[in-house]
Amino acid sequence: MPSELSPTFDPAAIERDVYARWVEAGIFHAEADSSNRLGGSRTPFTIVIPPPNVTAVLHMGHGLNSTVQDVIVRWRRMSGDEALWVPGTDHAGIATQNVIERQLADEGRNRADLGRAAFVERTRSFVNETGGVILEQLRAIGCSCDWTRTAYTFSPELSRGVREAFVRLHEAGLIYRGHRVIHWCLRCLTSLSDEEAEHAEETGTLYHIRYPLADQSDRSVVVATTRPETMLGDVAVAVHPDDERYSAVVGHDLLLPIANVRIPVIADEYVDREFGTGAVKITPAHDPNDFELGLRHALPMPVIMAPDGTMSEGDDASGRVPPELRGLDRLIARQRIVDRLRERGALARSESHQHGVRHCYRCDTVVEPRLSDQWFVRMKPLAEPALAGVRNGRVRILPERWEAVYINWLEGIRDWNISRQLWWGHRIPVWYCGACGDAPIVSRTDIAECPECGGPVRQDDDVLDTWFSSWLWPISTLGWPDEAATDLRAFYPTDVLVTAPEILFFWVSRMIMAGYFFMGDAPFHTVYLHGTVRDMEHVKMSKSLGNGIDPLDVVALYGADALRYTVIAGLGMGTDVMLDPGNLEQSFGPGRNFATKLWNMGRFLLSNVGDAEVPLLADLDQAKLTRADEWILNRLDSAIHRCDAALGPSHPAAGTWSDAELRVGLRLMEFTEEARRFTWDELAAWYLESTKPRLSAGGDDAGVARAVLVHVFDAALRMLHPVVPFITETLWQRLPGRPPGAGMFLARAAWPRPRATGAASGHARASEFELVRESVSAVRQIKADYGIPLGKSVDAVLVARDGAARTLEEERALIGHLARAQVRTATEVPSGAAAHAVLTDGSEVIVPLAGTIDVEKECHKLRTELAQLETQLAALRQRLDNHGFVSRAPAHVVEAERAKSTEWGARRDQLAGKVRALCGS
RNA sequence: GGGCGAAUAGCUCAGCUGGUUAGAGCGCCUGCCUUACACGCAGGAUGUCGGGGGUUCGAGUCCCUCUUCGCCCACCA
Repeated sequence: MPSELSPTFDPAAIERDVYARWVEAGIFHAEADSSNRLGGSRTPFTIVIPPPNVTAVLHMGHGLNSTVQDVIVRWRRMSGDEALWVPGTDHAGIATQNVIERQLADEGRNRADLGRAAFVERTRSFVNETGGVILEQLRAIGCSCDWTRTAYTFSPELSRGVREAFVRLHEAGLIYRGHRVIHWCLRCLTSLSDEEAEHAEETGTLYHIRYPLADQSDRSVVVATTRPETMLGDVAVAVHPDDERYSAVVGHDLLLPIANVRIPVIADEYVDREFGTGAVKITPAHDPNDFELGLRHALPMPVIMAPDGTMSEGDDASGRVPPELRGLDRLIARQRIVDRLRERGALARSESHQHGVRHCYRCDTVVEPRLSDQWFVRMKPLAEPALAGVRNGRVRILPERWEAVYINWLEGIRDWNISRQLWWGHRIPVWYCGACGDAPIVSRTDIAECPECGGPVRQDDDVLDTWFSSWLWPISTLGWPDEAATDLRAFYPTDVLVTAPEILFFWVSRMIMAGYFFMGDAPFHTVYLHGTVRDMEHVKMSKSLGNGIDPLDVVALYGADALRYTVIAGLGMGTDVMLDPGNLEQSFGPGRNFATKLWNMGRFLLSNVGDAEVPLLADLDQAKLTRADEWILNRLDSAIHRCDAALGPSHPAAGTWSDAELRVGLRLMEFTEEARRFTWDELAAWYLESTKPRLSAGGDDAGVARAVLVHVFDAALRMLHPVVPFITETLWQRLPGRPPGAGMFLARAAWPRPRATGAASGHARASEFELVRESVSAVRQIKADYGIPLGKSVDAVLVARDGAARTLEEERALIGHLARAQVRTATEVPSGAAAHAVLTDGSEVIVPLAGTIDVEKECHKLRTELAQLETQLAALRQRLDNHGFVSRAPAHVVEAERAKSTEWGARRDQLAGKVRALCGS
């Protein structure tokens, strides 16, 4: 066939079509009825995608994340599981709202100009028109998602789940409204959870400010602060109760400069005597610690800053903010206040100071602690089962070290602020009745009037944190809160969750909590945390830094398979993937080369086998298999074993992970390398090459070679398919016995299995092929040593260890072909100069090189080898002579060492004899 | 400040409960257009396994210590 196949593979020519045929054939669709949880015959295997933001476009991080999931899902699908990969997107509250607000800003407007309803409508239509682009892009890299189940966190179905979750938690007493200091983003004008306010070390200034005693202005207490503007909200100065420096002033009043209010000096153990001056200004409304302290001491909590970060007199702050400071941004006000303090001599000193500052994870603005009313989820009760689940092996986290991080975090978990002062998101299902009072009415359905008094009600203005919908993702996408939903029963709990460690707390741990709380079980048994895509300087790839690589560019230039191969082959467990944005060829060339290699193996096979059907391996007369056949079938079995060991087990056999299972599997890099190594280094380099003379000779043996060739190549394509699905599918469909249109797909073909054990005779014959390989390598090396072109034929003589001729015809033919040599028997050993190589079994390969032999060189080579062997042998024998070793080492180790010693001894004698004969002495 | 981890070939990493002569990919050097493939083939070089100590018959592997990196969390103003 196919001379019509070009020597290089053109991915662009086939990818789109192959993908379309997969979808058309329903390859990616999972049937709930097939799940054995619903009486079907297949084990379900489910992955839910970490939903990308609905406005996202594909970047390398998605490429990595999605490829990992696809490899796993395709592996399980081929292994016979009812494999489901649920795709979808996240409405991404703050992120999406920010996109629209930027649009409005470009138009010279803001969200207030539009009003809430119009803003939400605009966002919704923007999402409808442009959202979900990334889902299209996932198809371009071959993701085998079940598109019939595409979900969206803000869809009516999932929104129902969100509301149900809120109500149930509220009924359980786990949701409450709290008046406390939270993180406030001045730019997004919303509160943030602790996780959304990211720490960063910064150098600021620590100001030491003198607060005079109210009744004794020549005495004062000096406080230290990094945020002097907050002093307007001070209500006390706190010192440690045992701090003798201040014991005299505790209970006295100070006169707060600028604001000119009297504030007391109080004692509290919270204060660290060592830090600063040992006296802390207390601003309950603008600092979380001060807030706690304010509660303990029943202090007032004046708010001196507006939501946008300008100075203003809020609750309880009347008269505190001087008119000339009102309306100023806090940082400008800070400078003014410092200036004024300095003028009055109230600034004792200022010094540079390293401290942690929190930033909004969405816009990087420095967040302000701010006193406000928010909704919170009580996390301790939710965290307990989530903690137990990981501790008892119901859930494992890979790589293992993240488990300690997870546990550490959950043990110290704090309540979750879930209300956001945004417009884009799930509105909090709480209403207030103006007539009955403040009691919130929590409802599953929208209400128009008060159920008590029939009066008008007003819905809470806030929306829920985006993660309040994401944490339901594994259950909501499968139909929850309808607990009888078919998908939920068929596919929950899911299996593996694949994501980056950055969202372990945001998302993963909360999903585990939600799974236990709402469904009574963990949402998955394995969390696979992969690394980050970085450039060659180890800087995280990002669009804004300009060091990104567009996966679609890579697909266009190198093909989707090359992209997938590159990220998987470069991905150690938990390690980062380094790619070079400045040199795509270096990064993706190897992947493309591998695809080309496969392509050419396919070309060879197809042109030598043709379209004619070949017998199945099992139908062959096993006695007709050659040593090469046995060898490659053996190597295939070994490769399958290794691939399976790298990938599995797919789930814990007993429901929870046993110690033996806990840390194994999902070694995608090792799996890929093993499949590649087998295909390239064994199948292509040795077996395929060895079949050439047999195929051209024709006859029965050519038929055997064809059958084995097809069998092994088929198996290799199966193993490689999860990583490089497009090219393997294309080649597989062209193999003999797969008529076009028969609806056969590699994507649904069975995962290869090793032959039944017991082929012991085959094993012996296979190991004889290893000697062929050694002989070939020996001849090639001699040729390279003497500068003889590989293509130039030489004579070669094989001599067994006992001096007898090795006369096996198959062996001689193979070596002759693979090493380009005329292989002769020992009786024909020429008397002239020759190059020698001693093989591991003590047998020899001799290449007569009359006239060109360099005896010096040859002797040097042999002597070096001999010396090396003797050193090693001596060390080995010393170990064996050692008492402790023989008595304490495990028997099999001792046995192996003894066998080795015998083998090396024989080889040493062989070599030594060679040296004597050739070099004298 | 609390918790966790890493240091093995030029680069990225394997090396499981201590036991063959420490491996792979990429890169590098030499030679080859050998009728599937130069996106290829053949051959080759490269590591006192971060330093020091200890346990052991035996340590890259276990323990201690030092050095250097990294990650997560955190309310010393």
